[in-house]
Amino acid sequence: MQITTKTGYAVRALSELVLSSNGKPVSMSEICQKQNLPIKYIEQLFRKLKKRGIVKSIHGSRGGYLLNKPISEVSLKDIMHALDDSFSNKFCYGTNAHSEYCTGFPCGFYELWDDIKNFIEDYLDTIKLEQIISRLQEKK
Amino acid sequence: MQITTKTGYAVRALSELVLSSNGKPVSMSEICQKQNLPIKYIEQLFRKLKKRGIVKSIHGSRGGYLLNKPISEVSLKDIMHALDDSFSNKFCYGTNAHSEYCTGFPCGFYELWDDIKNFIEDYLDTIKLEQIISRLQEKK
DNA sequence: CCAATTCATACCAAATTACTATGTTATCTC
DNA sequence: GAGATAACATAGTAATTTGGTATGAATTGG
Repeated sequence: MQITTKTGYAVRALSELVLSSNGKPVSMSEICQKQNLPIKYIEQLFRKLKKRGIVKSIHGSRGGYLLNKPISEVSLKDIMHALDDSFSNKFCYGTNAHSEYCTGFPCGFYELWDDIKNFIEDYLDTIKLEQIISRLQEKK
Repeated sequence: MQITTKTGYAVRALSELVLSSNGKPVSMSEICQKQNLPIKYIEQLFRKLKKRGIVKSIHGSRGGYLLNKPISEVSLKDIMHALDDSFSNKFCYGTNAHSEYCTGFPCGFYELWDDIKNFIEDYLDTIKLEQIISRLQEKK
C-alpha cells in the first residue's frame, strides 16, 4: 500500500509514455532516457503492467509500448496492484494475520485494518492517470 | 505510512493498557503476557510513545505505564508518527525526492504525492483509540 | 540477415523490520 | 538501606524487501 520509488517510477514512465505517444509505440529506451530512469528496472515493471492489461507492447524494431486503456480508466490503485501482486494482502502485515489478532482480545482488529485498507484503496482508485497528466500539463 | 506489525503491536498493547488500567499503572510484563507480545520489542515501542506524550511511565516496583491522554485524543496517526519519526517524509520515497521528479517533466509529481499523503494522514487521524476499543468491546 | 526492441531470469547490495541480548537506572516495599 | 521490581538504553542480528544490475534469449521491421 506504500507509495514507493517503484510506484513513482511507474507513474513517471507511464506519463511519459502517454505524452510521447501519438498512437505510435514508444520504446523503453526513449521513455527512460527522457525520464532518466534505470531501463532494466522499468522493463521489469512494464512487463507486470502488461500482464495486468494496463499496457501493450509491440516487438522488434520500431516496437515499443502503448497504453492499453483510456487514461481515465487507469488508476493509481491499478498501477500499484499490477506492480505488487500482494498489494492488498500486504497492507496489513501478512496474510495469515487474522488468527494473530485474536489472542487476548475478542477479535476486532482484523476488521479495523480491513476497513482502513478498503478506504485507502478506494481513494487510490479515484486517482486516474488522466488527472495525473492534467496536473503535469498545468505546470507547463 | 504502511500499517505494519509494529503498528499492530502498538495498538494491541495500548488497547490492553487502557482496558487493564483502572487509574493504576500497568506493567509491560502484564501487557505483553496478556497479549502474547515480545516484551523487549514492545518496551522499545513504548519508549517512543512516551517521547511523544502518548503514554507516561512510573518507575520501580508497582510501576508501569499509563495513557497520558484521553482515548479520544490518541489517533492512529499519532501512534504511527510516534513509532516512526520519518513517518510523513517516508510515505513518498525519500526526503530529497522533490528534485528527482523534475527530470523530464515540469514538476507536478511532488504535489500529487503530497496531496495523497495528506489525505491519508488526515484519515488516519480520525481513527482514535476510543473507536478502536469500542470495536473490541462490541465483540465481547 | 541484422539491428532494434521486448522478454526472461538470476543475481546482488543496501536498507528495513522485527526482533534478542545484555545490561543500567530508578523507585517501591520490607 | 537492601532487595526486588520495573522502566530505560544500546548494540547486535536473521530474514525479508527494495531497487536495482548482468546476461542473454526471443521477436520483428527494414
